[in-house]
Parts: sequence; C-alpha cells; structure tokens
Amino acid sequence: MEHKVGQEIDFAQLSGLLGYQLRQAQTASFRDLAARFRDLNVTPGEFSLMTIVRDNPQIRQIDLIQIYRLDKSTMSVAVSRLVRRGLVAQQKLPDDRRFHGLSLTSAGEGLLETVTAIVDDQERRMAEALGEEDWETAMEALRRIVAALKPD
Amino acid sequence: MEHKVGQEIDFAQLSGLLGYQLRQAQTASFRDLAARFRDLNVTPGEFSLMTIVRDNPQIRQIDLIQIYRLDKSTMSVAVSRLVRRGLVAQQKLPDDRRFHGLSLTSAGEGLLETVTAIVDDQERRMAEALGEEDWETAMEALRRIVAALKPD
DNA sequence: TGATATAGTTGGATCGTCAAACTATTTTAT
DNA sequence: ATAAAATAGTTTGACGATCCAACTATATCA
Repeated sequence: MEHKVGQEIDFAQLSGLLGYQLRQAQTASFRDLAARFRDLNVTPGEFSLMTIVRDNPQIRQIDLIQIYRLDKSTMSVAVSRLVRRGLVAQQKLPDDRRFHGLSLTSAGEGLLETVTAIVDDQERRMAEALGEEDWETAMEALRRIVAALKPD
Repeated sequence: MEHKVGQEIDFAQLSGLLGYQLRQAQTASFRDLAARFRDLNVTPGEFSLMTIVRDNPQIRQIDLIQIYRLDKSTMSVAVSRLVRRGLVAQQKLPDDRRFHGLSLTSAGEGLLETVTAIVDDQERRMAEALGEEDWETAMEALRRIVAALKPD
C-alpha cells in the first residue's frame, strides 16, 4: 500500500532558514567525504586537524583549541586518537615542558596526501556546481556568518 | 612567557576550502543556538525535527529518515527522547499499525514557539550581516551544493 | 617557598551517528 | 490459506564529538 505523506512533506518553515540550508549543505559535504574516507579510517575532522598540524609543525594543543573553539579535553582525545594510530607525534617542548609540540609522522603525511586528493575532488565538484562568481560570494558569505555569530 | 605560535597559525590550505568554511559557519550557527537553548534543554536538531512534525501532523518516522537521510535507529532514538520528555506523541496508524504517526503535544508546541523566536533572531543577525542580495545568493549556493553532493 | 596560573589528561555525561539483530505487522507468492 | 518476504520501528552495541569537573605536571609570581 502506498502512503502519500512521503510526497507532500511541508518544509516551508525550515527551507527558508539560512541555518537550515547551512546544516543541509554541511552534512552533505561531511557525508560525502565520510563515505569516500571510509576505507582510510579517517574522519573529515581528522583531515582538518592533520592539515593544520602539517602546516604548523610543533603547534600546541592550546593553539588548536583556540582555532576550533573546542574544550581542551575534546582536543586531547582527538589528538590522542591520531597519536595512537601513529599519524601524529607529540613532543614535550624543551623550553616549557607543559607544552606538547605536535607534528605529522611520515605515515601521517602519506595518509594526508591521499585524503587531500579526495577533499580536492569534492571541492572541484562544488565549484563546478556554483560557478566562479557564486563560489566567491558564498565563501565570503560564510566568513561573514562566522564573524556575525562569534561570541563575546 | 608569551608563545608566538598562537599569532601566526598558517591556515592557508584550509581557509580556501569551501567545505571548511561551510563547517566553520555551520558550527558557529549551532553553537550560537545551543548556547541560547541551554536553559530550554533542547538542541538545534530537535528544533528542526519538531518543526517538521508540527507542520506535518501524523508524519511517520520513515518519512523523517528520508528527509534527513539518517538511519532508522538514529531517528527512533531521537524521537524517543522527544516522546519521553512529553513533547511529541506517537500513535499507531489504524490503517497500518506498523506506522507510528507523530504529532506535537501542547507542551511541544509551547516549547517550539519559544525556540523558534530564538532561531528567528539568529536568522535576523545573519541576514543583517549578509545583506539581501548575498543572502539570496548564499541560500541558492547552499541548495546547489546539496544537490551536487547527493549520493546515487 | 608557597600560592597561583597554565597545558594537558582522565572520567563521566549526553548527543548524533551507524550497523546488526530483533519484534510487530502487512503484503506477496505458492 | 498459509508460508515467505517485505516493511516500520526498537534495542543494543560501537564510536566520534562534545562539554564539564577533577586531576597531574610544570612554570611563574608574590
């Protein structure tokens, strides 16, 4: 027996909300990446973390939590997972042994290369769907949203 | 002792990615809402779920999982939480007792009104930050991203 | 030197997510 | 008409992401 409800969902209230479309687009991006990353056993968040570590050797967790606005315990656990898998190394900084300088291992660098190719492919598909002008507008709009909602 | 790393993080690789800006904007929106919702004991995802239920009385979980592309177990748990808190009611449909028609209770409707006001305020702040023209462009861009990344 | 501040870890809680195994109900095929 | 297959939903188990509070280790300040 066919139920008709499935064809006539009323989205009117939600689909006009920027926040809703933002979430739909972001989860679409995440799910697409997660599916393509599956065999690599890495998450989109880990890609981003590893990229920052690669580009900022000896970066400290305290810097990362300011970037991502996460609790230090959240970052500690995320970093530990990467360390446990041999992708990131932690080293106490000699001038202040409270800090742990982070760096990618060569395994981490290798994995990041593979993952970056997948990310770049998704970026290419999104850019194609938007066209250059709207891509620029969208990038700027997203930055302005972040700035408008920043606490303090 | 001042560490300089905090002031000179190299974001170059990430900040040019649409997916990254998308995530930054979405988490900014979520965090802003989560903070303002805190005392109401409700999450942004629950707002969205309750809105769809309000606008589609007797909607079934199977319809919701097609909308959100979630596993049925995820939806079952999310709905159960709302039911347990007395915000949503489940009723077996007489014509096919496998289906549970969902509806908002009056407590659910009351809460949703309060929450909607908070959401609308965030929408207003974002719209102000973008201006009408860029708001339109951004909305359309987000819809095209979803379409471009849809699986199948 | 003792108090305070800072970086990071650990443990406990909740949410979001999936997959697999299950129950209840309905439809289909023999 | 009944057995098999399909469908809606629940339960359980796993993991990632997130927070908060309590803790350890290290450094600074008074």
